Amino acid sequence: MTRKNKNGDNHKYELTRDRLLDEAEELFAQRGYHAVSVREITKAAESNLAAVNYHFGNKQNLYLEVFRSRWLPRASRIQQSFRQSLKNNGNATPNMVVQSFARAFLEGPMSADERTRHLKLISGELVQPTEAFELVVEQVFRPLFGKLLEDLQKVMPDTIDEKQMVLNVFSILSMVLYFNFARPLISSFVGGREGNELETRLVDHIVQFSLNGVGTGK
Amino acid sequence: MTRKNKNGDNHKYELTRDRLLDEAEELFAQRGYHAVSVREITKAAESNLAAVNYHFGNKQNLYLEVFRSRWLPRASRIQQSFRQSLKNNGNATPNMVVQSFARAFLEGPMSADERTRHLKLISGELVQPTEAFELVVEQVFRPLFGKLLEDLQKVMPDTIDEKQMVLNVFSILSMVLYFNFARPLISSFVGGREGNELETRLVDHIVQFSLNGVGTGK
DNA sequence: TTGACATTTAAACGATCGTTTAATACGAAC
DNA sequence: GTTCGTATTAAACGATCGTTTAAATGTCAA
Repeated sequence: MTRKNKNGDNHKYELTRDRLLDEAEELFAQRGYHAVSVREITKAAESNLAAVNYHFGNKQNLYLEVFRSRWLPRASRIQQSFRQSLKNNGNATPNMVVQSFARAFLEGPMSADERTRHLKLISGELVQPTEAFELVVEQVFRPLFGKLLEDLQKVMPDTIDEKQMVLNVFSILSMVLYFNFARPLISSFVGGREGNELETRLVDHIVQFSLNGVGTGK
Repeated sequence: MTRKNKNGDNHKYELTRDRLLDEAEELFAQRGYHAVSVREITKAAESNLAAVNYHFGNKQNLYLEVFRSRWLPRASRIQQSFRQSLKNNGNATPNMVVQSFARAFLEGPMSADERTRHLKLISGELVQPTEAFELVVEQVFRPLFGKLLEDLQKVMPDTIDEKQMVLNVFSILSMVLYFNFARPLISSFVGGREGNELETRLVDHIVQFSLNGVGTGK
């Protein structure tokens, strides 16, 4: 049930099932579904090879469960962060909506590592979609877009096309995703300064570029 | 050497080596390196299983050769298309540079299928980089950025930061890549109309969003 | 026609894959 | 202490993986 207490590991008392989900998510995010073996996952989780099949049936279902019990809740937290940010700033302007949306993904309620994991998983699904992609589209993307368009329609001049707005939102998402996995490349061009200085600059850029992009910039 | 003429296939007389590169590129682009087996590639190319190892040494080197002899030349054609477009429109403005750059990727000198293949391959490398990524960075990305910044510096007011401009270019690239593999998803939101109507709309959107984004839009 | 070299072929190699099995260990309930 | 359901373990399964081998075939100049 719990990991053998043979060392001072920080998740010593986590259930095997949870350790498998944690390690699987990290490995799948880093290298993709097919490049990671069940043996590697169970070894990282310090559990037996058969544990994956016992707790999840098979490898594919473990991958799906990572999305169900790890990715989806995190997506919910991002959305909550977005809506909270909107509420805090009383009178919503188009700029506020766009800015809150972008910042929720870039500075949301999670660590940098967790955000990287989160975005790498969905990036992999975008490039090589599996069953998990439908899950994400139906449970996250579609509801999110519904609400988002609602918000924007309230504060945007009604001369703006709804379909135009969908494309705007996708453009913002594209930058969030792209800059996440292209960060090493970007820093090799822009010059990687110390700490999170580049990080801050990227966030500012994406927000400003998005605001200009949707035509409501300063 | 040439394919057995047992049917009317359109590349009946292509060399085995070339057929392997063609089919490998298509399969790698569709499903990624690890999800495609050597047996599948050689079967698609109607050649023997050992052909990959005979002509390329091993699977990994076939993958690299796809980038060397297929991807890189195509990237060159895109750049030529970009520079030709700039030349044709005499007096370069910031808008012209941005617009030509975006359109070179979206409506460049290749078929829609070829463009999809091209962008899916590089997307895969961005999400899960291999040795091929260094190849692309050194031989395409770095020279491209050098020239591009040169061009932009000539026509942009020098109040614009160079590093700022790098981020702008990355933003444009992010949309080009993202909209390519997210097109099915987007059309399910925007509504997939007949033929290339969506295509045209996407191109217009990206160009306009980019122009606004860099702060020179109409 | 012959000899030399390039290519293709069928078969097999060892390694690793995801999955299954059957035995064992464990803990709570009685 | 015995029983029962849950969890873990070591070992093995068949399938498929990338790669290698050695023989067969094709090509073409001498």
